[in-house]
Amino acid sequence: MTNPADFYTPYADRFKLLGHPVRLQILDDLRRNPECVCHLEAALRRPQPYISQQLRVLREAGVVADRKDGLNVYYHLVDPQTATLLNAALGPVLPETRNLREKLPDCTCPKCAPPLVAEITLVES
Amino acid sequence: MTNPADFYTPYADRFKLLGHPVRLQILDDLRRNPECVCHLEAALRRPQPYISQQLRVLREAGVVADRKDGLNVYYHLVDPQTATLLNAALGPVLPETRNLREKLPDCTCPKCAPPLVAEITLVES
DNA sequence: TGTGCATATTTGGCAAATCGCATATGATAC
DNA sequence: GTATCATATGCGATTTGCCAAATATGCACA
Repeated sequence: MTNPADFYTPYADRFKLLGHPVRLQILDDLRRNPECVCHLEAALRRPQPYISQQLRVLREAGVVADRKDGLNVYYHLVDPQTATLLNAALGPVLPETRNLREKLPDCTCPKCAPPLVAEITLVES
Repeated sequence: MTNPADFYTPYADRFKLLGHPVRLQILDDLRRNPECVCHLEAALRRPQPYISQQLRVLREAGVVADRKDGLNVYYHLVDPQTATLLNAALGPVLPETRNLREKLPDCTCPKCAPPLVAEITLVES
């Protein structure tokens, strides 16, 4: 006999996924813009393996997906139901923050780092 | 120095609260109608101490409140933000199920039990 | 004052989540 | 090939959550 609460388990699982401050912040970032791991690492100030672990949890739950671009891996939000919950909890994304990629000094990805310019220092020979 | 994710902790805590099938079902019941513990016990088919424990978690989080009425204790939803999340996840309450108290055969509270009528059986003496 | 009823709390064992750290993978540049 | 860079995975220790069972509280009524 199936348990009456089984109906609620998938919903509870999604809530549980959001019930973690780091994952929640990652999702709040990703709903504005796809981001690479190094960007999240810099924004959250957590070690890279830890970010990667949480991204795996989100990926295996089908909430985010990744796309390689050169050396970097960009994650983006794919689950509309999760976006709905984020809107309900955190409010809708402010239009002026959507697709706005802030430059993080600790992020080295090509979309963050300013293009390199030659820097020549003259010294006495 | 405060952690950047601290901003998200209160939101994550609320999600965590909903991230449990039994608590979620309790809240889904309570958003329709205040219910006594015995009613939830019968609806969820779980032992009474277990229901009471989950109610305590919800109560201490400020999501539900209780009101005594005679021998029974009725719980009701008090947090509008939680109601918003329930709507976003489970959909709005169908109007025809609001304030509809189903009679549960295992619930003995006065609002559930049909009023007693005399039942007289004649037997041969 | 005792007895019964509805609900609450405590305790404890076990499973799962969390998170730090070491290391592996896989692609690119040299 | 080797080195390097971004990211992923594995492992272990600690913490937290879950749930069952026993017991406690508190109130109403006789």
